[in-house]
Amino acid sequence: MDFKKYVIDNLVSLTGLERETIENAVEVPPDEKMGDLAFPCFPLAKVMRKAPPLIAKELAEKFPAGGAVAKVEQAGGYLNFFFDRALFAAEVVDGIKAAGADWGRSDLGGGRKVLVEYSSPNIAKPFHIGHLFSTAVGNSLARIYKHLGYSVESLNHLGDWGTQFGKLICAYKRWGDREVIEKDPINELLKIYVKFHEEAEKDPALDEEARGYFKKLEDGDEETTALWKYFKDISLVEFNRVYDMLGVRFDSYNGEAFYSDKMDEVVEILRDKGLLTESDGAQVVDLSELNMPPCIILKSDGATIYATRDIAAALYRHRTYDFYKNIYVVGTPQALHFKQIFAVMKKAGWDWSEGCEHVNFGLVKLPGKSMSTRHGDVVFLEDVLNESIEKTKAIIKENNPDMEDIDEKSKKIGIGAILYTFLKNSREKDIVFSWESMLDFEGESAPYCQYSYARGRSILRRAADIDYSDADMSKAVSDEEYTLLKQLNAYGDAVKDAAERNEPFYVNRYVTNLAKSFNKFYNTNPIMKGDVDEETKKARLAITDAVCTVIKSALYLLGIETVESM
RNA sequence: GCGCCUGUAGUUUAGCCGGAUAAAAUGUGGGAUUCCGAUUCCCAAGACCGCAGGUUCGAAUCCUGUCAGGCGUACCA
Repeated sequence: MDFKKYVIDNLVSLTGLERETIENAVEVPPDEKMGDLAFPCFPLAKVMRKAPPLIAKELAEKFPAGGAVAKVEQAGGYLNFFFDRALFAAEVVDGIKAAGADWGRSDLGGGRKVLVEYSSPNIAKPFHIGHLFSTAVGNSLARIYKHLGYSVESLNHLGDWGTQFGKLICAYKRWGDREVIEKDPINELLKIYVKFHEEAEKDPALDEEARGYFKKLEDGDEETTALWKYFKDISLVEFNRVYDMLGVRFDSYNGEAFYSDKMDEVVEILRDKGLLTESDGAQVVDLSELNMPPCIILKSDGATIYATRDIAAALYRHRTYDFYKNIYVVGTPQALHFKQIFAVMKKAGWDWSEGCEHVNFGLVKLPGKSMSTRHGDVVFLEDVLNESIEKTKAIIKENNPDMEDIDEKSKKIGIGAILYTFLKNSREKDIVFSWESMLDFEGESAPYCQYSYARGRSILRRAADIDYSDADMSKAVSDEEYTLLKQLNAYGDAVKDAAERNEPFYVNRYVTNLAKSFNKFYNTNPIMKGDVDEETKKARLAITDAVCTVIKSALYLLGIETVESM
């Protein structure tokens, strides 16, 4: 039985209002004591020409007694509904038991294709803490869309093309030493890259030389191509090590280079449609009517630019996947760039470009400065993850010296803690990096949720020989139990909200609140201890089981793993 | 200069398609556990929601102005 639907159905027949009006008006009261659902009667005042409290009072009297709704109350201009707790509890617990990890899943997506482009690090540069924002958000969104029945492709749009490679090749030719690089690839490449920028400031001719190398690369010169390939290979080894730690997988690693031979067509199409104009020697699409700077398609030297590549990529993706949504999880600083290329695609008459969406996020800053690869001001992601794992290990050893599989557990908990901090607030907020806050496991954190799960599992292990599959849920109607059950029921809504706004933090907040309610529940409602009667014990075990299922599922959507004990 | 975003308890944030006492965490001060594992739970203090106007029965939420900060503003990505 759908409790909300039951309330709405009755309100529709009682008031004679449009179903949609009622659906939009019905809300969850700010305080549980006020009820489970509320109907504000204010909008009815004008139509019915009566004071809201009076309307509420009349409706309360007319509302059918019994069934899913145990009690209806008038409170000021509000009509408050209280569900039948036992009925509700049985409904939720049975639902979760039947659905398992699929609880909260829906067919909203109907198999439609959603592309999520995320992570997208630059080859030959360190995978730093800033990249985790895109990686964590993108990975989570991919899982959330899957949960909602979409067919998802995870795309890693590697930064493996562009003038920067001219710079790197130039730097390598001058100061590179293959043997040194083999030992610590990314660090050494970063060193010569930083040196390049330092030297280029003194000698601008270096920039010219770098552009020359990139031109050679674009023209397919053998030696430079071999170098480029070498940089890419050693970089991917490093990146994959981090992705393995994070449990992140991609369906495609087609980066910018992949689209390098697909840009001519884009240029031709835009030219044919009469969209290209010359400006200061460059070929651009004028966007002044949209109050935007022009979008450069070909630089004055005839070379392509990232806008060209992104448009080529979008066209390729449309042809390859016929996507419903094409999501770019890329930082806010590139907001204008995406607005521009989306505008160009629209002008080109590509209706499908409506499905393109830039999901932006804030900056990860170092205290007092921005992170800058050029200046070498970076914090390596791998270092942060390892530090977090070490800290977790120390905590476990202190609390529980005999714990098994400490290494594996520390990894899941330590990495979960880092992921959590990137997924706990709305995306657009900047994150100021500090070891202290990054390694803070107190309060709202992944370890808090993981601990709740582990405790729940521990209790279930103790109850291994009890069959609670036929639990009488009318034994589980305390406030704590009821609160918990309502939250379990709301899982699907949290996932939908997260997808609707492309904000994983809705799931994060959901699972944290669920864990909190569970902690309170088992602190106030004994399960396996004391003289709890058998029927109550079964009902509480059934709830505990359901909670564990949902915590695990929700954490999975965030890319965070669970442990059976910690 | 112009565009976009942000400004809510000491700190980090939620709430922002208007509604019932502005919600959490952390920090601070107190308390619970003869322990289903204390990485737990409970209580308290703490906010003129940047500022000023306006719309409305009602504004943290919408509009206007203003101040502060961030990002962007054509041949890097």
